[in-house]
Amino acid sequence: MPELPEVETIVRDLRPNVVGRRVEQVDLIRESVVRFPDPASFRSRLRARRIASVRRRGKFIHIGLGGGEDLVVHLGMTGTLTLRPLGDPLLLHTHLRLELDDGGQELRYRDPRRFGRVVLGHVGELRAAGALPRLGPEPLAAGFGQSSVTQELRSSRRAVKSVLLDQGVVAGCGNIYADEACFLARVRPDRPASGLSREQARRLVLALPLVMRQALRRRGTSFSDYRDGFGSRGGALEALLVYGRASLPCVRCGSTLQQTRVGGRTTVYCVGCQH
DNA sequence: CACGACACCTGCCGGC
DNA sequence: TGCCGGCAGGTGTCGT
Repeated sequence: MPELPEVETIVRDLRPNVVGRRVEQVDLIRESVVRFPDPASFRSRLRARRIASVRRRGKFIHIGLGGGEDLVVHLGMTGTLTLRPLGDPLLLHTHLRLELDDGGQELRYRDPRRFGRVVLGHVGELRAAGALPRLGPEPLAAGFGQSSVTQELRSSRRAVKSVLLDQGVVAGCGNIYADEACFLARVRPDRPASGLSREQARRLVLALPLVMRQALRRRGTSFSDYRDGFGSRGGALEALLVYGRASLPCVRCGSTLQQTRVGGRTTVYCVGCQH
């Protein structure tokens, strides 16, 4: 569910509210959501720690605990990480609660489908344990246009969209914004990436930060599950140009938008103006 | 290496 | 009303 703009919205919501606070109580309700380390170590390594930072890398949320240790959360398809008043009634599928000092609030991790996960440790330790994958460049970073992505695209025989969804190529791109970026760049998502002209590859690399910044301004796209750091919906759904609009007219050329499957993922594009 | 199929889960929606 | 299939913003593994 949450792609880069949704995760970034959550990080920005949480940061000013949790940095500097201490974790008073760890309530791990469903132990299986913690993939590293074991539940007992997880609880003891987290209790009484002070939160030093909240950052995003791709779709991962890193909550810095000082001493180089991070609590890392991935939201999968349906995960939410929200700040609630202490003792607020629990929603079903809440798996982890962190009671914070000073302010009467707790941080809650909820995930109905449980495709998400939580890990705790030094980044090096987590990578060695296979709990964190290597990620490609950040679309919102200053040098993204000059990054490896253009070359990666033009040297892969996979479908354009499959390359965009590869987190090792572009960190944080998911199904919605891959379709939106292809539309903006006027590139068919199902064509082999290696056949792209320099111009088309350049347009794609330009489009990714554009669609993501626009969604970020609207605080993310809420279909059903996505919620920001305070539990509210995002407003970017209304701004989507192709995703979720199959069989409606293209806003650019009026052709009927087509729905297909690329790499097993639902894909919407315009046959009239994406080539 | 690359790709499809499938697995992991729950909820929701539409059709019968 | 109720059951059933299909589908969903993600990713990891396994077999071809």
